[in-house]
Amino acid sequence: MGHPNTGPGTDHCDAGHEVLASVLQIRNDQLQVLLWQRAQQPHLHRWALPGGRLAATEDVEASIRRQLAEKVDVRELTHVEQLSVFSAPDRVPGRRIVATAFLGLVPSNSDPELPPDARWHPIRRLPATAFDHESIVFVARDRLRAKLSYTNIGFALAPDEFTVSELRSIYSAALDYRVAATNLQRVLSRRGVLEATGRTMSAGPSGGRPPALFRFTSRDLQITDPFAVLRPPPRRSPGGQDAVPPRSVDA
Amino acid sequence: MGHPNTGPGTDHCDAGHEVLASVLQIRNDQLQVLLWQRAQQPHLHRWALPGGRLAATEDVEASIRRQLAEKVDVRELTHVEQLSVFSAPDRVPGRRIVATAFLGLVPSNSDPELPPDARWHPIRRLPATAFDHESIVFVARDRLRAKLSYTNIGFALAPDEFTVSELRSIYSAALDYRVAATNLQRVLSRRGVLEATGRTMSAGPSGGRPPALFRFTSRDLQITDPFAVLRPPPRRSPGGQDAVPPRSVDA
DNA sequence: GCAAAAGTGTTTGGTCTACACCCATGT
DNA sequence: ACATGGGTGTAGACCAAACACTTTTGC
Repeated sequence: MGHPNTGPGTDHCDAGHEVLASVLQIRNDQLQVLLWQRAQQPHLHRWALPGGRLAATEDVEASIRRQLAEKVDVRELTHVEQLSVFSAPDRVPGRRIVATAFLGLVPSNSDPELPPDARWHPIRRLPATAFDHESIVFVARDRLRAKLSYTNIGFALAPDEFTVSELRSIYSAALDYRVAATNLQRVLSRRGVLEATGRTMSAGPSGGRPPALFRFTSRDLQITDPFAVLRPPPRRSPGGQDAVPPRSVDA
Repeated sequence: MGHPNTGPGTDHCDAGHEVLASVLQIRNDQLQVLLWQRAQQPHLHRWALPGGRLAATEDVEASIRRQLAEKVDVRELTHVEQLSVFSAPDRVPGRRIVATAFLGLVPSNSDPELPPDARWHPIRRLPATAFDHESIVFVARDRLRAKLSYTNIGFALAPDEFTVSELRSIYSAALDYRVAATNLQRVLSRRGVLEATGRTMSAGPSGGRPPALFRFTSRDLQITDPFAVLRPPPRRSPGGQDAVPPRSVDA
């Protein structure tokens, strides 16, 4: 009857389970993804996402964090979230493997040590990729772009402190269109996402006013633009503060 | 090295894989979810989500659609989307099973035939649920609520044709707060989500102006409020139309 | 006519964009 | 001084929420 855990039933297959991550970073003003070059068949020499098999005692998020920490030096991973399951029966040759895909983010100022067979690749010009990994990369890119608009997810792409100009180029690279620094600062400040450190950089060699340094007020993912429309009526809670109902974060 | 499909490796476990669906419907002006009462241990008599094991030749979405169509008569399923993976090692007793959870929607005017051990339950008052299924229901509810605000997902909860008043009560029940009919109609019309059929209902027994019948212009999920902020500059394509870049739908 | 329910007009408030303008620094 | 890049002021557009008001029916 399809109830879970009712013992061995009819014709299900015990697929293996793997976790894969699209680890994204802004490098050289481009949105790039971390890929491995495969040294074995199948898909010899094609580029694949980091990841691997799910172990017995971990859930999928612990698994992808372990595998990224173990095998690549990406302890600078500032954000990890689940994307979706890829489960086409023939998505990899041989025995069936279901994959849970993740989005991982690394701040633009970090340059983790990589094994020789790993490299960053601009998403605009991907090399030949293995299996269904290309579509996973695109899902990750689209998720990031969407969340840049209504969450504070930028904290995961930016250094701890930065100028508005630097932040602008990060957003522009990720979104693939020009973002105006003026409005970026204003929108993020109004939402309480950004705050000035008070400190300031020195001006560049060609002069100019020295830019102020900013930081994100929070380094946890938060929905900053919760309801586009159909807002709930403002509830005056006894304390006086208005409560805003939460909007699903992993979505 | 964690590359997929490199043959049996170290210490991974071959977890089984199941699919589960939170099938939601507005009934009796409440958001309700379809649950089964278990007839076996473990969690005897507790209520569980419909679903079952993934078969060899199907992907997860085909699997959940098959299992819902086979075992419950919910061919009126108007929308199905993946939520997320639930993979805590001990989420079910016994052998480990990873679950892919789905959101399913049924229009409020349909009343599918159910097996005797299945029932609709208001999400506000869930009975004792099995395993981690309660949290799956809450994830589904939150996803639905979020998408009501920036997509046309209402089409999946509403009948083919409906009055604004009926639609208002559907939205109010799903969101759990009063939505004003006036603004609902205006917002959805402005976005091109709603269109008048031209036809009209007869007035109720206590009089009143007979309401016009509306329908959704599309019965496919579409993002209707794509960018809250940081909109891309309008690109004047040669054809003259403005192109709006897509925002990830499954998110 | 009157009550009831549907639908429209209009005001108000908020938020984003664009652009002009001012500010602070190196040369 | 003046060029250069950073930051602010301000006006315009758009959109949604609220509410008054009109429309159309049953009784």
